[in-house]
Amino acid sequence: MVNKVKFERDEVIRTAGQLFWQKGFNATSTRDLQNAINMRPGSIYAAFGSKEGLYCEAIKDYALFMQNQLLSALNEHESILDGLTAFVKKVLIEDAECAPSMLCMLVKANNEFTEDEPTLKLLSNDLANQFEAFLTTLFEKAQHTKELGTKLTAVEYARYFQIQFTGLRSYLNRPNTQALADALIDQMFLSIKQL
Amino acid sequence: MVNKVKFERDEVIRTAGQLFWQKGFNATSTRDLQNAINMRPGSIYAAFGSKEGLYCEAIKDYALFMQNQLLSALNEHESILDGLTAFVKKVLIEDAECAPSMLCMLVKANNEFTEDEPTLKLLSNDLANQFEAFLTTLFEKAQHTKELGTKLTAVEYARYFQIQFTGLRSYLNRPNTQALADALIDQMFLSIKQL
DNA sequence: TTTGATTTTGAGCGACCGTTCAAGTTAAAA
DNA sequence: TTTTAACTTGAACGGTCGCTCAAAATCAAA
Repeated sequence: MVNKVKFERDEVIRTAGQLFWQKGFNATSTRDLQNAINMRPGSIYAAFGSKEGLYCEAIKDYALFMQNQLLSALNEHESILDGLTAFVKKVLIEDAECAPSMLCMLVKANNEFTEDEPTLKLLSNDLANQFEAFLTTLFEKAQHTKELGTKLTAVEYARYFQIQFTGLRSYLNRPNTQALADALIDQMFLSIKQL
Repeated sequence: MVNKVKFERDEVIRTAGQLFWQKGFNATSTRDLQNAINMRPGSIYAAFGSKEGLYCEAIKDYALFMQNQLLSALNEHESILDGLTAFVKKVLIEDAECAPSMLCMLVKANNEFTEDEPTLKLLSNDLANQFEAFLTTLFEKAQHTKELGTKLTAVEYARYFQIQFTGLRSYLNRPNTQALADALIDQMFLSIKQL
């Protein structure tokens, strides 16, 4: 090798991801990206192939980041439900102050893409399904440790959690709702426990 | 007046609305609209001023249509909660077969628009708040008739309903989830009643 | 110090965007 | 039948889009 790349790949992906997360895929222009990540078209296309390629890396990075957030919240709590609660509060209260959107980037992706963008539609769906599968194993564990009843199957709990979480984030995306976050999260877990 | 317009305004707004609902505002081009509503640019701009103007009419029409759907479901049931259940099933099961998206058009709008489109952001938010206000009066009535307890205030019930409804629609937007709709709706109202 | 593969730069391509407007068409009024 | 204001048409404008590529810059190896 006679010349090394001058940019930090992970950092570029994260910065681009923030922009994509905020504005959506279609509303983010390649000029926006050029400014945000301080790279010229040639370099971007050499490194990522296309705007779509960069977006794919960014959304995969987002999913990985979320999973790590959840894992570290679980590590800090004995109880799985406590860990999940801490995770939700971290994402919706602490991180929310500087996050580009209250909405989950995967959900935003699923909302934006139609059959016109089959690759991105498939990818965002895959990542959401992976997250659901991970949640399912969590609720299985919670049922084994008797934290949670067996009225619902683990996958049903996982579905219910996602519905609540997504609905809540969508509501908190409205202006002047941030003050309600804490109480609504408690209400969410109350309703999960007493299902 | 020496010459009348040749298009049916309401029908044009509804058709355009279906396209906007499906693809979002930014991803719907004026050429898409021209084809869908069979009008040439000059006529569209004479009638609606701009793409944004047509979108405003379309989203207001959507909100009105939803309110009418809810009102007619309420008329067909003694109980308010039964009426709400029928409304949700109508929207998520019956209408879903030919609707352009599982998601609420207002929610999609709120998700898409940033500070770059302040007019549309404000409008979609206004319409969502109006719907919340209407829901609140419904839950007040339900509390007066003892259908519902007073553990939560009416506006808290309205918020919870919207969170559930939005979260559910987002989940049902994923592929191969339609079969789950009926059970998840029952679960939703169960959790509202036992809050 | 020279070489040369690799990376970066940025002008610019063709396509499509939202929108305009002069010209053509229409039909009620004169 | 002629007039004329309202409506429709569609070519085309300036701007932005995603993306390309020839030229310049870079730096490890020779």
